[in-house]
Amino acid sequence: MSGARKLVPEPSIDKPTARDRILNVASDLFYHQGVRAVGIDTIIAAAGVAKMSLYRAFPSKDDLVAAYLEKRNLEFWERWDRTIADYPGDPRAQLEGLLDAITQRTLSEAYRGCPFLNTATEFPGSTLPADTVIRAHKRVVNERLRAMATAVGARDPQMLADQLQLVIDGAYSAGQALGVEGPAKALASAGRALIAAAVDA
Amino acid sequence: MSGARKLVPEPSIDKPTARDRILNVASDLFYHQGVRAVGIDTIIAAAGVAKMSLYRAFPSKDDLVAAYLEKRNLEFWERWDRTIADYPGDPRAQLEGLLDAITQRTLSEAYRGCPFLNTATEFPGSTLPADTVIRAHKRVVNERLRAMATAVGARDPQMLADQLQLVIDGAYSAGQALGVEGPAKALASAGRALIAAAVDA
DNA sequence: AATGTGAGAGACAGGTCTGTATCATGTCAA
DNA sequence: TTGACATGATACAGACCTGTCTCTCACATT
Repeated sequence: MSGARKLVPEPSIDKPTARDRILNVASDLFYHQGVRAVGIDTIIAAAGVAKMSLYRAFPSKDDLVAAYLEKRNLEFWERWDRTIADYPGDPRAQLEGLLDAITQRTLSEAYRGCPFLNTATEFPGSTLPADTVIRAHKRVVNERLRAMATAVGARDPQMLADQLQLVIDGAYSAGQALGVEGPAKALASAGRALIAAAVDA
Repeated sequence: MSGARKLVPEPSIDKPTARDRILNVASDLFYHQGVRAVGIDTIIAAAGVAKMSLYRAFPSKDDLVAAYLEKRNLEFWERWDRTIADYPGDPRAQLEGLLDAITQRTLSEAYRGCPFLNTATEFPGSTLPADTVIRAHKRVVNERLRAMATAVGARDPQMLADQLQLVIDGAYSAGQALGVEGPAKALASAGRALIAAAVDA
């Protein structure tokens, strides 16, 4: 089995490998300053890493961007699952809990918007590896929302899912561009009103 | 009065000046490909203009970007006013007409999102001249929405304005990133549900 | 001790970007 | 005709970007 470690370097307990440091630093910088604004040199300097270490781990910057988004995707679903785990067996409370958690996040200091929407904005109409990650992420969000909309008894679960995704994406954008002053704080009330309208008679 | 033409070159009926061609081309390219993705050389080539003509009209690219957003801002309010003029004296129909018009726009082929949010995303946390235009635009949208929310008799006009701005910005983002398949098509129904919840007993 | 490997340091190539400087041209008016 | 003015064409400077190449070192396993 020792050979397997060479083929697939799994997350080890040892001190973080160069690849991990690069990805962590890139995730921070890409998210807070934008992908186009952050160059390779900035990343390797912040990670304390040689340039060749980056290009050995990631064939190109595009691949590093895709890895960044995959990492963000994982973290997103960890937060999601942690939130709904707080309300077992109560789909409506789960939905509202998600809305509250997202609201809080979008109003926090360092919030810089949805990394997927942001990257899509930075590379419009592209066919980069990142694009696949972005579309897959948004599709799964829609599916999960639709499943929850069904669980709460919405008359038209697909429509409620679309509506909720709309206010959530709106909160992402508004939180980023306008901060606490902006309309992002209305996410929780808007979501609740949409759920109520879709469920109650 | 002939001296005034030299000081302030007003929009003339003559053949478009170099400045106009530059701004029109820049508006198209910046919007569809992104500000960072479009260089000065691309703009002057597409406008059929000398580089010095650009820098004579705009001190720097940052100023050109600000002018681009100011142009988009003007066009935005022209569309807005044209839409609400279709329903004189009926604020609720005006609001719903706006939602429908925006929906249609976000689902059109060439739609590439909100130019203000997009530019804010491309230059996070900046203090560029463009930033002033962006924040002013979103603030005025919120004010106009609040006035209309008051007119339709919302119990909490500020909250309804925030909620509507949220779904609108969400439709902008979703229309851009996901296209017709995405949730942007739910804008009209979401907006109507929010208005109804805010107005009706 | 020997060997293999992950990784740091730094130079370099080729391209693109913004912004400047210089010179030529075309047009309109006095 | 002469002069003013807007504009075109082009070269250039200096910075930055991605990606490659080479040399070196530290360490771990055998």
